[in-house]
Amino acid sequence: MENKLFVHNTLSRQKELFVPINAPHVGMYVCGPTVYGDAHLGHARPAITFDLVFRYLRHLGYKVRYVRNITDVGHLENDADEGEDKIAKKARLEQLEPMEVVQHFTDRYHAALDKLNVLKPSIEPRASGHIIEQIAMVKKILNAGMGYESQGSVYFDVERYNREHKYGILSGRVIEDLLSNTRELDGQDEKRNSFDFALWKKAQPEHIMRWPSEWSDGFPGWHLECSAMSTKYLGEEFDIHGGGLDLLFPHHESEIAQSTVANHKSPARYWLHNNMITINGQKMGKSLGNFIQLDEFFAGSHAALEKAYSPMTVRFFILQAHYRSPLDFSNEALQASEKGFQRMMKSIATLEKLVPASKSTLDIAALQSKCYEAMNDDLNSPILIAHLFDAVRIINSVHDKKESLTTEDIALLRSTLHTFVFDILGLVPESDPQAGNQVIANLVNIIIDLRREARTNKDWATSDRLRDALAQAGISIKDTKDGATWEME
RNA sequence: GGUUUCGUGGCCGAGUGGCUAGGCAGCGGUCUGCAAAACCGCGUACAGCGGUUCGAAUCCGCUCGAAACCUCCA
Repeated sequence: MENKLFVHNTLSRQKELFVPINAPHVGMYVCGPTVYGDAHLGHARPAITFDLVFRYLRHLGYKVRYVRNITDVGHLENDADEGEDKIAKKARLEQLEPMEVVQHFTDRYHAALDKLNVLKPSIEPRASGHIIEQIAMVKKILNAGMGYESQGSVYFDVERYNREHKYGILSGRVIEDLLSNTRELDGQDEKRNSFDFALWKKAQPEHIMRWPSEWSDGFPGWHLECSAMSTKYLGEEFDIHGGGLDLLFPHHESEIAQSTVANHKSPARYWLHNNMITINGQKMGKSLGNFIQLDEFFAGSHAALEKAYSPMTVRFFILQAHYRSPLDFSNEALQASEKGFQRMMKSIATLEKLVPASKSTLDIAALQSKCYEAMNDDLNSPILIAHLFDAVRIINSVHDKKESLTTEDIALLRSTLHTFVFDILGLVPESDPQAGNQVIANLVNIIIDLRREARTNKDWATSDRLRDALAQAGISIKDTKDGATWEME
């Protein structure tokens, strides 16, 4: 099948045909989390967005090397007293080794993403494991005359860079505008210009995490790790760089500048950015108190949550919006997604029970190509899901004998659904683990059998009593022409 | 203030010059002893005001409102 995948490239702000540099290989780098706290809803969006990209590229037959980093050093805490390393701060607070904190939250992050059925990247490098590469990159930039040392720290000379290249090609920032924005920041006086960014930062005495370098004992600058690690594992020029929209500036802009100086190339061909999640129209943030961790979603243990929402509900909810649109969280929206997801899963189960006919009354092949069209149009998962709900109606109608499909069309419908729902969207059925318990199944079947006898005798009182009692026990009964079916709530 | 976006029916959310997604909720119907499920039908929504056009939710301008970034943050 010939596929023409178009993706929205932030560099051009347009949808562009995706052409890999070295097909069938594709290199993709995505900015991962800073592991100093538990994963929250905001972490889920890029993880799921680029999981979708990863899955679809693989489905199209590309061999993808997906690199997603773990940031475990170097980010400065603005609200901290003197801008100490974020992880060092947390570590001192809890009397733990910094790497112990990193390990803990990395494990928690992985556990949450596993629940969301996010595939593991091909490589998950840590910033702290690539200090040598980062120091080498600082040297390259210094040798090119685009950096300067100041009191043990090294800064990137944005103004000089802007003269030879252009700073702001990704974000649309103009250096003159940036000049007018001055603010108080740690180390400001060390810099030639406020918009210069650190390549190497001298550690203050309270910093626990530090590495030796020719400039000072310190740690690499904010943006360097991604440039160093993407170069190391994907080369000087690779296909896709992804991340949250909040990272567009200054992080990704600075990555481009660093790589352009060090490697004489703009690092990535296609820049993809997922939009943010808001809560009741408001930004999610610690200071606003609407910061919901993923585990709190799964357990329903947050004041803003009316109930628990399963990982697949959260995943489906996120996929029901296009990745470039802001997504507003609310209980009502989550519950709508939950029901829709369950209806979809139920009909996929029904698909296995369809009886073929000699003639098809519906065009399944057309449905399949619509699904591809949706994905090829900048990974439009909400449109894809709309088509999949058409498939849901088809399945249920055929099951109700209102439409008919041939054996071949049923097989095509089945493979289409399995491909798009399970493989590409990465959804998995979430049946209650106890539903598979044979003892429960046997007991329920005994009760249903008793109820069937009562119904044969038109003893509706007993019939309803059994149904109500089972409902109380968490088992719902549905009468069909072919007898009763049951499921665990 | 600057940069970048957005404002769609009760809620969420696609679309982006004519053919008016989808989910959830609601209403009516079919089926059923009843219920549930499923299916069928129903909402004529595009912030406001102008303009361009045969025709605009979709393009342009203005107004109002919102968000992200500019500062650690997905």
